[in-house]
Amino acid sequence: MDHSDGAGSGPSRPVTIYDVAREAGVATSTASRALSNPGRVSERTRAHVEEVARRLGYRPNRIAQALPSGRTRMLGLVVPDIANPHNARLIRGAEAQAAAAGYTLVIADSQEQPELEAAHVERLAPFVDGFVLSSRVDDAGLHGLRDRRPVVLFNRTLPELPSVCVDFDDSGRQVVEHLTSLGHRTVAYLRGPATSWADATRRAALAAHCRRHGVALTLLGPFPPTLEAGAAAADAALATDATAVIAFNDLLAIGVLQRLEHRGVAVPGALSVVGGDDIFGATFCRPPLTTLASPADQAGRTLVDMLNGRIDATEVVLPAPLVARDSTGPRRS
Amino acid sequence: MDHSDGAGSGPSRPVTIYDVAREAGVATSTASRALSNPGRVSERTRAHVEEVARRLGYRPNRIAQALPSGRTRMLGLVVPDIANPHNARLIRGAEAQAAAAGYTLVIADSQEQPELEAAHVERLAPFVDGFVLSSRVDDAGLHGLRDRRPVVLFNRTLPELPSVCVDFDDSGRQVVEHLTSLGHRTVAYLRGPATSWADATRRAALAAHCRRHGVALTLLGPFPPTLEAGAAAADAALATDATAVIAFNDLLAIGVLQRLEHRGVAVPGALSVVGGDDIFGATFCRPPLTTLASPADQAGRTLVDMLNGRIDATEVVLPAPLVARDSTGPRRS
DNA sequence: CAATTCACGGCAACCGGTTGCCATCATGTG
DNA sequence: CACATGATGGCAACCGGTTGCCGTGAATTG
Repeated sequence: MDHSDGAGSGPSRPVTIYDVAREAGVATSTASRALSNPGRVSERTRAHVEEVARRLGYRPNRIAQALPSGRTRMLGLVVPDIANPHNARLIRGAEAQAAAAGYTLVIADSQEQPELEAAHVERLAPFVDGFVLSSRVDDAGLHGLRDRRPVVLFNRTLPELPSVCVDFDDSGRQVVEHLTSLGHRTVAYLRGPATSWADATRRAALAAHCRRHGVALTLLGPFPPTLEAGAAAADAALATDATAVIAFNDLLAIGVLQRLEHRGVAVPGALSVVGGDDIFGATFCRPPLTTLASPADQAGRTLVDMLNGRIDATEVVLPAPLVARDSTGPRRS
Repeated sequence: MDHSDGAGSGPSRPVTIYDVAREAGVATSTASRALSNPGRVSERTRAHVEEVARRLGYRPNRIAQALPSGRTRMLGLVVPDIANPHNARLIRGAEAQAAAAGYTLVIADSQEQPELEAAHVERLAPFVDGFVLSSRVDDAGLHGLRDRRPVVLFNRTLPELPSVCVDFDDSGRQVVEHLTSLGHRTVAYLRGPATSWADATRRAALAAHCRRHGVALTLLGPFPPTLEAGAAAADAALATDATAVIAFNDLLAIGVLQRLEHRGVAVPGALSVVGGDDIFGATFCRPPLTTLASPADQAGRTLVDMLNGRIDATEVVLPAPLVARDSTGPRRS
């Protein structure tokens, strides 16, 4: 009577629904229904079974529950880089919404490697009811997955798969207009991973808006979207005649800032720098980074809602406003 | 014959081991053994069953496999703040080692809330074979969990539970000696969460070493270990006569730096600042942060090894070397 | 060549739930 | 009072694997 689990004998095999049924004097089917399908039994029986279950410390075996239905009430979220604070916001948003819907979110990190992402998905698939992917896998791979489990995509579109994307076109417009208003006419784009749909899309949007505004755009990279890669990216940018650079994301942009400082290049005096995502760090790097904010938390919530069918839109586009800080300024004379 | 899964009729029910057995002309038990207990059947049979399984595109239902054994080959990792880059390193290390041992790591974020942590553990427990916890739950809660699933702890010790901890005592010594060598005699410690064992331990170590060196130590807080809390923490520190402050972690320390700059307090000229963890950001904040590095990736690897019984030590202590950068300097005159 | 041993394959039970279908009993209705 | 109806509970099959135990036939040994 003094500890809550089993009689004090041995390692106390967990309480099953059979134990509950026997103790309550009903059939297992009745016990099952009393606990998980309450409308199906009388109130008296339900209360009784419930009381016995509580007294015995019964916990349904979730694996056994999942076997017939195939549903586990778990959702998988795979991000390309868990160390990127941007993804932390995505995770937070997704987790909150999943929890609200009674789902558990399991998170995996693919470290920018499509193979690792595929391996994670493969492993998780049997245990989750669906996936939110910030994916680096190619289209064919995603299609193959789709008929195993429902999938929704972050910052990627693919026919027949629901997605939530940042508004790359409008953010491209904003940044190009921002830079032209500061007098810039030659701009370099520091590419992200070659497998990133977001990179390809942002690149295309920039190209279009640069053309429209008579700005010369140089493409550099691809670079890994990391702080460390910023050094090479900065050097590559300095080798061009660009007076402003736009980086794939803030990680890369901050790495660029560090390298520029190290090489004695004034920002924004000699070179303006724009990042993307507005992560932790963008406010306290030197100088504070002008960047295209990404509403990752909202994206996370929306993605989970889509996966659960609470939103029937298939392509949601979220605004990515330019946040102008001190890393952009008038073109050098 | 043209697509790999089922005959083209309908949504193609997944291939079960029964299908494989029938197609191979053997009993299900034989098929099962051929695939998962190869020593038990003849090489000829094994090869044949395997070939049929491959041809049919058979994938074992992992939930069904887990039901009898209760083992899923998944491990749970719960961290207090997934947005803290320090935890990203823990995750990376743990994931690498888990993958190497054939386990899948599922990650959850408790957002510094013991209740949320408990909820995550509760939900994940049925699906994982063990937990790595960077826990904020109290001792009783952890003990209750232990007899459900194996548990190992990061930066926390508890009798009968294996753990990996940073060497708080030695790191306390290093930082106190560093500060005394710079002439500091009055130091403030900016506490982390009240529920953090690491905070309590670091605090005690600092107190001991300060006493030994004749340094006056003021305790301030507790504060949430976030950038945002740095403002209040900085203000609290400035209200004392401390010439140096040690923050619970880098997030808090960087927040302090931001506030000090905003208030026009020179670092380290007027106040020295020390952080903890050596996260992303510690190198590029202003000034670069002196901090106590934490080998979180190694901790992650070791924790998973312990959980898998590949290490039989029960208390591993990892060094946390002081990394002196520019946020500490001689005491103001 | 007969006896012993062992490799191999199969039957059936089991893991812990859920659920379709049927039996029963109480209630309402003609 | 007889009959239709609906609420309730129970039997048994099923989800998809694994495994203990047994039977069979071939290989080994005396």
